[in-house]
Amino acid sequence: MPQKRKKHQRQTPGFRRQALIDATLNLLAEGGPEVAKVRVIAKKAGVTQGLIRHYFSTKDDLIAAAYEQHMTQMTEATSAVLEQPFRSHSARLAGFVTAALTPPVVDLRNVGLWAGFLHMTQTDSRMQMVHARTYRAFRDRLERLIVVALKAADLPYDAQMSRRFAIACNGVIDGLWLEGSALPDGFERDELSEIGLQSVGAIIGLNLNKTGI
Amino acid sequence: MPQKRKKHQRQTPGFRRQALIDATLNLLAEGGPEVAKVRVIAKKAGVTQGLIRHYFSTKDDLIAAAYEQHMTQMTEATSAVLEQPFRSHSARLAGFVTAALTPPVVDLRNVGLWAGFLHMTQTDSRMQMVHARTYRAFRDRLERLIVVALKAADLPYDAQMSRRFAIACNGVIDGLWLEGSALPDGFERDELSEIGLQSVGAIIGLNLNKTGI
DNA sequence: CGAGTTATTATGCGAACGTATAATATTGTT
DNA sequence: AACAATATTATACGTTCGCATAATAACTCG
Repeated sequence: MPQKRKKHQRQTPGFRRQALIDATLNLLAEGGPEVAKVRVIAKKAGVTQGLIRHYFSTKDDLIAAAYEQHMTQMTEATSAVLEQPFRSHSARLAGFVTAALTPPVVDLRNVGLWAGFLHMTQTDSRMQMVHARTYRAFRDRLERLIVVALKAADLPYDAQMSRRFAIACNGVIDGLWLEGSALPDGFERDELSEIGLQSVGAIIGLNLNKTGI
Repeated sequence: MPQKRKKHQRQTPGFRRQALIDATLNLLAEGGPEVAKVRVIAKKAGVTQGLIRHYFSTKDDLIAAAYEQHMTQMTEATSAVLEQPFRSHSARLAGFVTAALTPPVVDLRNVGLWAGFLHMTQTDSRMQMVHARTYRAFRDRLERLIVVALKAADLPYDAQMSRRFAIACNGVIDGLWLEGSALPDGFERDELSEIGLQSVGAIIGLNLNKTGI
């Protein structure tokens, strides 16, 4: 008895790889590692499970590729705002903080991914490196922005101060990001970024709220 | 051929239940849901897997019981400090913040558990209720402490202000808790709680740092 | 239009999963 | 010391897991 085979179109390797990565990220975000099984991923990507092995030598490979892409995208989403010109260094810092506390960075999906990846980053050495690199990049960028803003405002600072400021502000941003993403209806429009600006400003001793662009 | 059976001691139901819950929490904290399989849990608890079904009608039941206990314990660990007398209402608030940013609340294990439970709290309705209840209890308690401290300092406040203060302070605390737990070597002793006190104080307009007890 | 390349599907395999059930060891009671 | 109660182990069942392999469809290029 001849077997019926599903009709399909050939796609470029890049297309299929991306579809598989997207499916993986969506499943991880919504249901965590328990839900991201190879058969489910393949189905969500619109292919059969065998194709995963054709593009990734193992499931862990697919997961790692998905993590790498996600972190890169998150970093870019926050940093893109710095490309534009600002009226002042304070406004530049404010723009960065606002970007980190506004969609698409603030998103329930991202919290789900963060939680889903956490244990892997503590176990898998590959992911550990990606994690450390991304975290430090964000905090260092924040510290540089703070230092420049303090300097422009003729406020005194030293290495220890700026480090602690960066840690504290990073904590505020992370915490608000967490709350804003997990409780999307718990805040009014722009309330989250306003609280963030006020808090970061209070910590480093600068008024960031109405600095405009 | 007669089967050899392992020798064992009978234990009280409470003892076994607790051992199974502890094993579940430890595994979830270290490896996430992927690692917390029934056979692994049973082995870590020092029993065979069949016993799980004797004390919990299903694996999800065991997970839910473990979550309930963990959240209760976290809440108690933070609130216990409020039992003692304080010199002022500001000191009372400061004590609460400090407790939330000090071990045993600040602990890598707790972050692991938080991440491991996240997707379940978004899916399972039982866990959703426990989660919402615990989160609101913490934030409401924080808001009451803030209001009392502001009142005692003759500072003006209204409902919207105190709500936003509580959200912002909760965000700071969550974020610092996250960083301090995930990067235990990233901070000097008491650095985390000092940053927390300074930030919370800056947000609500009160100096909390050297209020003593 | 025919041959070669490879993207894709279909199918199978051993291990591990959660759960169910029967057998047995341990303890308290009389 | 025998018995009842139940805590605990041992084993089995059906399903799903990640991974492997072979068959086949779809496209490229002469």
